[in-house]
Amino acid sequence: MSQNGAGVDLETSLGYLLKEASSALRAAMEEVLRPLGMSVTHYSCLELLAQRPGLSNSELARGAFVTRQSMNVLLQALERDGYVTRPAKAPVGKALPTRLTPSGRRSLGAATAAVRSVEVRMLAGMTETEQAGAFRILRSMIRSLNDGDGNA
Amino acid sequence: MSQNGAGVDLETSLGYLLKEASSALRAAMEEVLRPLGMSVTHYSCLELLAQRPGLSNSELARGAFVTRQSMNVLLQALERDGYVTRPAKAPVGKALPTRLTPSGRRSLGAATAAVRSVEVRMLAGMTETEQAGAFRILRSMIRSLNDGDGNA
DNA sequence: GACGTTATGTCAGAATACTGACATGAGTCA
DNA sequence: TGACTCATGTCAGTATTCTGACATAACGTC
Repeated sequence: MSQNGAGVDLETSLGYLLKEASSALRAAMEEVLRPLGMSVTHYSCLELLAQRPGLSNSELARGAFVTRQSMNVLLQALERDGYVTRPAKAPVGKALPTRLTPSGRRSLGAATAAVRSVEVRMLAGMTETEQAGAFRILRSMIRSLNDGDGNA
Repeated sequence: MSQNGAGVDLETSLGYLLKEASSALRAAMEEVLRPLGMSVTHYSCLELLAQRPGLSNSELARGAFVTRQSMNVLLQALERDGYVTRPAKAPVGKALPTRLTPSGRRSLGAATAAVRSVEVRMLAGMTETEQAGAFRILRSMIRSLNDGDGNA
């Protein structure tokens, strides 16, 4: 394997490895969330609302790394099923602050436990120091990537 | 921010950070690949074929982290447009070994340069030691996640 | 006040990826 | 040989996400 050095070399590419890790994490999360009838984006939305009540659709979209159009589709379903509430009229601007209902909070409970177990499993065998290093390194990557985004 | 310790705590969650980094990388890749009329999966497929000629549809799917059904749709388009070739009959089993055409190789050239620049940008400000650490940590995460996949 | 910029919510359509299902070929084992 | 398991390619339908576009509200500058 890896008999030429012409390309990006998938065996040693940190980008490829990052994608692989993210893919494995997503698969593991989907596996534990499926029995609860919940997708990863679905869970992310609820978790965001639990930690930061009153987030708008656009803010939730940014937090869950999807477009605001996609998040809007999800929010409409969650609202219809009684997991979240949004005021009919914006208190300021156009942003509609969203909040969990008791039903939404209850639904989130089991999901949070399941997801936490996945995260614990992911960090198994890593020391505190290594986890801190991982945190710093990922932050560095994110910052470097976002720096040269659309501007100079 | 982070006013309760009940949830996963997005501010300190390595899982969330991993998703954020992967999302940033994907966005950056899409940005540079779009002018070339190529998606990330599209590029991944071509790059895989360049480094490991003769990969089957299912193998390409695993390498690009999509289902074999999704990869098949892509492969049919790539074959129709003359970027890859597949034998009409499988030399052994059902697997059809896929290969890049000169046109496919040419198309990949510019994309590889663009993607490499993104990866270089991502690693900017990281020492060799840090990159090696990142590699080891990501590998550890992947292994831990895949260990308890479907079995015990 | 008038204007331009930015951010937001929303609608519509297209692209992409997924799940489910089926038939086929190879390998294993009795 | 026959039955079983597994991996593969493929078809069909569904679900999810995206891009493009529009109207509206807040902010800044003139």
